[in-house]
Amino acid sequence: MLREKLDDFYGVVFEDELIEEIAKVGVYKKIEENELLLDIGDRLSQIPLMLTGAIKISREISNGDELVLYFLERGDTCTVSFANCLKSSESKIRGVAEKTSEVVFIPVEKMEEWMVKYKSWRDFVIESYNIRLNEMLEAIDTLAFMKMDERIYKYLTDKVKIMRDPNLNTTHQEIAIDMNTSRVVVSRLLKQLENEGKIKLYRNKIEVLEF
Amino acid sequence: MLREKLDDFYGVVFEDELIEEIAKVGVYKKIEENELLLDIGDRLSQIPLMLTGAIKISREISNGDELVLYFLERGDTCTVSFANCLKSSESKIRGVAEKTSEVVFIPVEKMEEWMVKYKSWRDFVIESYNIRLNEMLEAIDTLAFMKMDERIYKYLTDKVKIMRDPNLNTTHQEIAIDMNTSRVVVSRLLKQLENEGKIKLYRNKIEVLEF
DNA sequence: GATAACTTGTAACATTTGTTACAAGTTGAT
DNA sequence: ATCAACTTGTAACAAATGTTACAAGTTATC
Repeated sequence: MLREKLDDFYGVVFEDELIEEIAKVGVYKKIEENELLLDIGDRLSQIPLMLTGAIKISREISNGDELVLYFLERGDTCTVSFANCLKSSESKIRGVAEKTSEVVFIPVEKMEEWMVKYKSWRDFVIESYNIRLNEMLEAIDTLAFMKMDERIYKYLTDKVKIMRDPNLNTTHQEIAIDMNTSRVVVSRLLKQLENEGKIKLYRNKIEVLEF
Repeated sequence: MLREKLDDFYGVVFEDELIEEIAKVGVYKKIEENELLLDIGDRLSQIPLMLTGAIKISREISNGDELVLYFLERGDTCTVSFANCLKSSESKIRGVAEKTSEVVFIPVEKMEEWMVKYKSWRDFVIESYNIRLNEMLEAIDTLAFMKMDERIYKYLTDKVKIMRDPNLNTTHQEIAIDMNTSRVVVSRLLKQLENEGKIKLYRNKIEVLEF
């Protein structure tokens, strides 16, 4: 069963032989919605490969301020974990399942071994790092160049794409935490977006009309 | 001479044999202050390894808004270039020499080859990516959690460390561009920092008193 | 040495974002 | 059915940041 899922989600990128190895040493795990996969300060000894679902990656600093960075989806891996694993250093980010997700954990030793053995693994690692750097750049662009109303709208449309559902079950408070701002500001700007005809507001739910 | 510099700056991280190879295929280049090393949209076919100096890495979007992300120093490499090289995609960042710098360019093909051949190269690549991701995280923290006066002060102290000189030859306008804000705001907050006794302002020069 | 371009300081004001407070509706638990 | 906790809306105000305008000093150039 794991073998099938690996074929489905990684069959295009990895050689058969590598898929075989992953199926052999990888540990399948199902993660429930809102379950914490990786917290700040954690040390990982396994690298997660996403099969299905979505993981919300966020940053928090000592005073409690928090910010969502990006989401991991099928075919993604948590590159930040690579180096944390290899150097056994502490994670600087948090990963929480946004919806029920499936993950395969790979022991670190294999990562090194496969780097020598499989070109497709080397490519995957480099490509993953690249994707992550680009996500980070996008997060920086958003913070540096966009106003709060645009940021909120981007957050909503991004989430719609990740969740594959134009109806988001979330509260204004949750959004405020994810964007490191206050609930009042979020309510104000959401109302503005509703007046502009871009979204519709309900209790515990936001419908995104254009995305 | 290149061989000596490589020994100095990379002797600890790379095997002799690899240093030898770098010396053989690497192309040494001296970059003058303010020279453009890599612009947004450029395609690279060579990976730069820093020997000496400092490169300012920044981001610019279509409307002209700009933001400095971090600085590259000796022993650093531009990880963002890796994937750009490998996939021959367009650079999303700009690199300008903050002071006269020395760089060795490595052809892309070697990068792939050395990934298989040298453990120290694999470690270097992963470690470089990791450093860069952490720099990005720091940039995000700065943008998301710090106020403009703190950001400016951090910019100044960071630059003092990079330049190894508490006297920065810069104008308020330059700082404003680097931080994507306006000159008036920078002047205002610099004056405030001066009143707090943290810096001293001169024409075309800022002396950082604590760092 | 006259002129233009650059640099800094500052005032006045606008806009954006954050904070506090409170009202009213909804939901869930007992 | 009652109560507490949660959710949303909104007003009033505060703080941070951005904008426009102008004055005065400095520097480079011709």
